[in-house]
Amino acid sequence: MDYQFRDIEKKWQQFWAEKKTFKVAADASKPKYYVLDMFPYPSGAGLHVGHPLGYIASDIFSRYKRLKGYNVLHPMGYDSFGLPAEQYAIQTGQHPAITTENNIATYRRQLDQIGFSFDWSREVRTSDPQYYKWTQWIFMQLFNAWYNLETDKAESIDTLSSHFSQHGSTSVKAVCDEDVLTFTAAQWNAMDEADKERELLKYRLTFLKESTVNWCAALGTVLANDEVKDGVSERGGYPVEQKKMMQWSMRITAYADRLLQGLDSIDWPEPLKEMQRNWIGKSTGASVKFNVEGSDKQIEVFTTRVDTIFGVSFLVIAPEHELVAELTTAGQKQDIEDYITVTKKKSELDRMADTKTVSGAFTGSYALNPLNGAKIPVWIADYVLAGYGTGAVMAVPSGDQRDWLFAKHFDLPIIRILDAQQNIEEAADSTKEGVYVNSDIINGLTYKEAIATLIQRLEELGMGKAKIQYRMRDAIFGRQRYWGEPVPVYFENGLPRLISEDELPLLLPEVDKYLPTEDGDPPLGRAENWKYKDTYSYELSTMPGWAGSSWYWYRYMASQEERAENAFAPKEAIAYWKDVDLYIGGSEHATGHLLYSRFWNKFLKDLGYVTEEEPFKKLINQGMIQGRSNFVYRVINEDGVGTQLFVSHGLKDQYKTSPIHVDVNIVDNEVLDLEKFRKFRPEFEHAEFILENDRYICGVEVEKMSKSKFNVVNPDDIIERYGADTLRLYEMFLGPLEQSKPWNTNGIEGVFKFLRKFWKLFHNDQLEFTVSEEAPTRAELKSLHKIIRKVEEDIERFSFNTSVSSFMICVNELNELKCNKRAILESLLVTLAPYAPHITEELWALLGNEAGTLSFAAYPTFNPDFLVEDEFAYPISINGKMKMNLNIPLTLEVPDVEKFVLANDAVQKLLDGKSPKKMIVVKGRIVNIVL
RNA sequence: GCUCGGGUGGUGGAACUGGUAGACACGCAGGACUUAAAAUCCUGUUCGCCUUACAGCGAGUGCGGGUUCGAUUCCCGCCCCGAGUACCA
Repeated sequence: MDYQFRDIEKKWQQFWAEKKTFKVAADASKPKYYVLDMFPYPSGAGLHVGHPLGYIASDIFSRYKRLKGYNVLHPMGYDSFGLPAEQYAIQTGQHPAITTENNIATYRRQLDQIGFSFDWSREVRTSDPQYYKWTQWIFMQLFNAWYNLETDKAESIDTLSSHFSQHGSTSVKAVCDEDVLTFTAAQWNAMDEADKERELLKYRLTFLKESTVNWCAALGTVLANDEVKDGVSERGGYPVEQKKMMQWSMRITAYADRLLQGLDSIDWPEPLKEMQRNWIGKSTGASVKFNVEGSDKQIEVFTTRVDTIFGVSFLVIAPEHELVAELTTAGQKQDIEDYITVTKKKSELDRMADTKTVSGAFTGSYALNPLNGAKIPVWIADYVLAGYGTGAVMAVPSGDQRDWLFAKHFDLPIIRILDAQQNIEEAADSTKEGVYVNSDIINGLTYKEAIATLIQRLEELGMGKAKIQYRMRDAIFGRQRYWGEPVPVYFENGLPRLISEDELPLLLPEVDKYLPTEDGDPPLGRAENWKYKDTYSYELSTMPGWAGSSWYWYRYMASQEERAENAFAPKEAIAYWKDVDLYIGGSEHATGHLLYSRFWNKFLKDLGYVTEEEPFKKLINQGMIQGRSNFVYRVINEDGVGTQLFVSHGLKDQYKTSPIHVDVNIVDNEVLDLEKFRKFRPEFEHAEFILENDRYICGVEVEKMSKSKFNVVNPDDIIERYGADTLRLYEMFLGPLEQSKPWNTNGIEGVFKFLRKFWKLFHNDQLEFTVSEEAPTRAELKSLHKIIRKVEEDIERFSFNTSVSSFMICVNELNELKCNKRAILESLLVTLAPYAPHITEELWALLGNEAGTLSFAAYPTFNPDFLVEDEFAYPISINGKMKMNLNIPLTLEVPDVEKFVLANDAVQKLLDGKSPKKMIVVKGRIVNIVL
């Protein structure tokens, strides 16, 4: 029979599903391996050809690991809470649960067609109450915890309140709000419950905090910063105002240092780790207080260069700084107000366009250097950000370029502080070399000595201390949306209380419309009679998109049967599967999902629920698949109106044309199908063409894949035409997994042909299945063992494209050798099985093996003996230029190779009578003759 | 601006620790089979020069230098493309 991919693929997909081939269970007799894909949000558009790229790679890896004897956990699920379903609900009134359900069905159908070896019995959906029950449960654990800096981990809030009742607030080292109270044990015990609760909230790992949000009344929602452009919403262009509201927050900053340290222990792409490092933004320095002349106020600054403190010639505070009004003298009032007005306008425009301009205003006040009492003017300027550090900096023009520019512009002094500083009249010099000058107590000291001396002095004076500053902020956790997890909290006298654990899950209530209420409450405010114990108001915001995805890999560890148990995953399962060995997904989640997941994981570990400090040991980013748009060129007539004439790409410059997107599915290798084009849109029905070489060649451009650009390629179409095995191989063949690349089907024929050739190795010319039991020849064994080794090496370094090429080479070689020997083909088949599971299952069965056992067959053992050569065609180069090849026995050692080469006539001819100055011989590699 | 990727034929890409640049595939050209087409198979295909041909010569991995017997690979400087980030004190 010929290669009937449609029948074969359907048959085996059904087989795997019915026999539950890929259902796994913890098995202590086998080493575990956990391969995870970032689960998709099931959008209405379905899968396009870019989605499965990572899934195919992880599936190949999973199947390979099974062949290598591992017990492989390879699950899939859906991140099914999210905005598009809600947006659709607002427009159509359809419940997002229904939309989501339908979309999931489409995704599942599409995924099944590709032949993945997922254990679907472990599927998760974040919007499933049985799943979000545990998302809510984790929220409750966070609420019931504080971060003890003494033990450097999260602990139950009970240990904190018992500490308070025994020792008061002194000696507590915690990550907490800034406005915590100081009290004795007696004072604590005398407080009423509400006050205690209020105080504890300042320590909890999830807590209420007043935050400023981008409120869009027209859309009835809060927008993320990147959804706001030029002060209006990106979608729709509605006005956006800053609104203060109480929001749930997560104290991720408590974990800042562990999140940073942990990066060194995991095998992730360096750019990704770098992004997380920058996001966390740790800087080590000192905070220093400056007294204000004629005032009891102090200005606190953060600096990473406290050693430059004697070079400070002015302070700069952010225009939004709380002391601005107080520090402004009557004479400067106008200047300051004008400046603030300008700044405000500027931030509404594009502030980033303006990083070079120096601007600022003098407040009229002076601060005093805490170490030498020097009088330094206080300025405001928008280059100081209110949100970072203390919103105030000490300016050292000789060492910092921004300060230097500012000093030059406003004619402020530039003080030299290190003898190694050069040309400070032309630019700042931030060196730490040399010894200090003009620097009072640190004169003559080096950088290291100076820092220690100054910190000690500042601490003695009570005017400063060493400090570590992070850029990362606590994460806002509330969303004013409907389609998300309800927060398991109700309010009693304005104080948040958790519902009890046995009341979980707190179900998402029904609402009449998915819009905010008239008073601006989130959609949950519309739910009727939705009260805790019929009395107390529930929290009306829902959790953000990242909540459900911050722990889902643990839920997969629980089998279907175990999910009824009262835990997010059974202890034994967590002890067995531990962590994710390989995680594949896009780099766009670098500072969102991947950071929050690490945070929750560390928290769960602190409480003893999980065993590993880091959840994802190894991570690979798959590149994005971009769209590849095709264009036709419509000729424009003298009046500038489009005609019915279209000119081929190569001739378009001879005409006045306008490019029009054309559906990539009616273009093959840039050649337009003219008939299909006439049917593409009614207006093209009578289209005429100017051809080149009898064909219409389309133009090409790489753009995002989107419907409007007619460049979306659906995997279903590819599977229909070539089959899933071809799709799998082709997506890998396209190039390195981690590289972004445009999708084009130009090479897919080659992959399909390869599979047919592979099929034909097992068949005679009449396409009858025939394999020989003869012993293989040396050449055949060599070909086989080359591929055995190559595929092993390639898979381990995620170089899937090169193994596909190598398979092609191997099949070409065996074809040449007319090899149909079982001993060779059966082993080759196993190596190919992870890439093309359907065709190999079929042939495996035809070879007489028990159906379905291929998935757990043994990967063939590489034997290097078969690759040993006794001769090598040495490239002979002269002065590094390759001239010829010469077969030389590999038994010859270097001096003999030299003799052998020089004895050769052709070599002598190349030497042209000259005698070599030198000869380089690398055994088994190269001969280079230097003349 | 900073940080990180990346620039190799007409195209996607290969070349593992410096050692035959362009594997494999697409496309293209020519040929075989066929009444014809599709499918399949074979040959050629980096560029330039030279030659009837066999062959030969030269250049060549973004650009300019360097190290080396030898550089796509290492070093220095520059250009271009992509991603992230945005005055972080």
